[in-house]
Amino acid sequence: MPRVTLKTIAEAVGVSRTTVSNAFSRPDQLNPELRRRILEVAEELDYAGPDPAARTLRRGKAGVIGVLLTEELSYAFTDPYAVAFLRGLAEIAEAASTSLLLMAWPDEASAERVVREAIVDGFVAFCMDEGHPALEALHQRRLPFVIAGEPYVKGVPFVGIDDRAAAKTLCTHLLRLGHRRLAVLQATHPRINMDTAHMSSAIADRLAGYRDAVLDAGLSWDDVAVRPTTHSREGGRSGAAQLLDLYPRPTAIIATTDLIALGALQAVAERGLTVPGNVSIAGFDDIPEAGEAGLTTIRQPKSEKGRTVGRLLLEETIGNAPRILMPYELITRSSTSPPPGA
Amino acid sequence: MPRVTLKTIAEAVGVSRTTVSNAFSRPDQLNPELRRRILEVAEELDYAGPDPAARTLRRGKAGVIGVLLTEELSYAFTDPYAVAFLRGLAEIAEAASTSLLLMAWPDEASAERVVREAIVDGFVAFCMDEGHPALEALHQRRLPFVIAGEPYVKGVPFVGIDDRAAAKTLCTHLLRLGHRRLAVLQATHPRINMDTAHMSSAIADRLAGYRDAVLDAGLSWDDVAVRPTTHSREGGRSGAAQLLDLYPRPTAIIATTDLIALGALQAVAERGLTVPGNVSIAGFDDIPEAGEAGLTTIRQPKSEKGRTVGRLLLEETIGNAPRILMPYELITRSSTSPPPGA
DNA sequence: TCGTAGTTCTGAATTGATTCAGATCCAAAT
DNA sequence: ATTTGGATCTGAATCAATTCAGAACTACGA
Repeated sequence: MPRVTLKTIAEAVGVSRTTVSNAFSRPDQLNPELRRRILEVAEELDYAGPDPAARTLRRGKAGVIGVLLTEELSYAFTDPYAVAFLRGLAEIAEAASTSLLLMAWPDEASAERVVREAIVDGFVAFCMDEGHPALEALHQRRLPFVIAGEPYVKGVPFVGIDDRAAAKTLCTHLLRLGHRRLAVLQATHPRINMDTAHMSSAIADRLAGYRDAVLDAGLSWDDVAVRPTTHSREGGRSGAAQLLDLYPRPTAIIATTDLIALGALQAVAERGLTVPGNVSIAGFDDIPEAGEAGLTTIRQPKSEKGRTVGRLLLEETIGNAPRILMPYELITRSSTSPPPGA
Repeated sequence: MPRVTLKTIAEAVGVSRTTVSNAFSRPDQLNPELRRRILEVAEELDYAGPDPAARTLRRGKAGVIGVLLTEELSYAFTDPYAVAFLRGLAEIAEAASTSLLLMAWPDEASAERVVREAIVDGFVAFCMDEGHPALEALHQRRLPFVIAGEPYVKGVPFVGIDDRAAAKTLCTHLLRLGHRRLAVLQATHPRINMDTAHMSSAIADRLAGYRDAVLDAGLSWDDVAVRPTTHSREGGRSGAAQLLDLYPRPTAIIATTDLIALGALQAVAERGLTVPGNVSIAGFDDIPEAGEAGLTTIRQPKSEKGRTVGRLLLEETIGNAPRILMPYELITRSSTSPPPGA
């Protein structure tokens, strides 16, 4: 049996399609009594209501913002940084009665298709890898879109922080405390079926910031041990374990993200060493767990970032493609102190 | 200037609309050389690709699952229980190249509209309040949908646990330890513009389970102090503070959720008392923080719940409307012990 | 009684694609 | 020389609504 549509009902009641449409979408345009009858018949016929796809086609507005995330969708609910960002975005979207479409693809090859088929009014790309095929597809859609965090693409509205300057601030803090033997734990994006680990642009910026500080202090960057590691607590743990085995042992370990720093804290504890007594540890992002762990870190306004992106997208004033840099802040907690013997 | 569509391109190239459509959606249906030319012209004309709304209208499939959440959308990224559930759902959706539409409405009145306008193939309602207008609208859409957690509505596929039996297990554990003076912290859903606090059906079930255990032990439910509190850490803290002031002081406090129990732990610490020395505390859900806090609780398979819901929705085998009850497990940690002096 | 205004309803055009049954054309097989 | 088959392309119908100009009717004051 064919689907029940406006037409079916119009015929059953003996009115025009227009009138039935009005009964649902513009109640003030018809006699209340007639409207009642139409709704009644619709109910009897098990009508599911005006088809949203057809409506959107005609109206040209979806009331939805598409959200693209790195690799796995479940990441949206795993990484505390992503969670905070999305919370901020959700607040703004909700107030505008706009839903969030969290987009998912099983592999890079499908990303394009998913982007092409999304029924949305705009997109936000959150911490996508530079050069991801989805970004190219995004351009093709010619809808408003904002890149959050990374990568910075010329001409595309961007919301983030000055990672490089922030990283320099953090590293300078350690140098001022007197540390001279530094080590860095650097997050990598492990790509499937690729044996080279990929560094994201934000991470690259942070690394550059650490370097800036080291050079400014008149030290050599070559003396700083940089260890790549997967972006996870466990990655930080094993990476830090190796750094702690160096001789002479570094007096401070700076991670490119809090998640990794938390793993490093664990590694230190497992060695029977203490933080900051034997070694100072610093992270980046200030996720909630960082506070509990007493981690010195750079705080960036995660939820506020999400809110800013939401406003940008909803106000449609992004024609001028601004690059918005949010404020950051050095948060010093108990995981850093002057080096032992200083 | 009018929008660029398939027609515009068809005319520019001098072929039919069908052929242009095929160039995008069925590359094998036309000469590669012609396809190349069409794509080239499309690029020149700044064509944004086949309109997804039009495509969906014609095809009848959206590739999206709609997710309805209680009250605030940001809740999805706040409550660890919700986060875990959504992670599981996301895993399954992703594998099927299906996106998740997190639906948001500024107030209850808009909920209906948002549900009616969502372009999706199915819905999942996560821990919605019983009788929420969105649920009614959901029925009207006549799309597959699954209710997760609560409320249980006859005839609608359901995935959850047997809250009542689980609660009984938990309470029985405390009674076996020897506790006789119990108190309960009960979560409420505060409704806007309503002075009566609303109890969700899952919470009601848990409460009933506690009562079952108490009665089975030959005790009187009237002797158990039940304190309603908002569903938050802070609510648990202030609620517990009051229970601790009772004389004689309860030897065990059972909360209806972990979040509240965590607040209770804090209240005990603020009083200068110890857990479980002076008072035992138990929660419900086993959110990650519960493990860290050493909280005795009921573990329910949060992510697995999400996965089950996802499979149900994607396999479309939900015609028979099953009620799926997942396994739960009593997790005893350091927050419970025999009462003082036992 | 006529003009005007307001309410209620309709018809046809429009939104942007996909689908499917055929029309063409060319080469290979009979 | 005719048939067959495949590849390539087209026209018209279809998907399910919304929109807008205008028709029909009623009511009201002049």
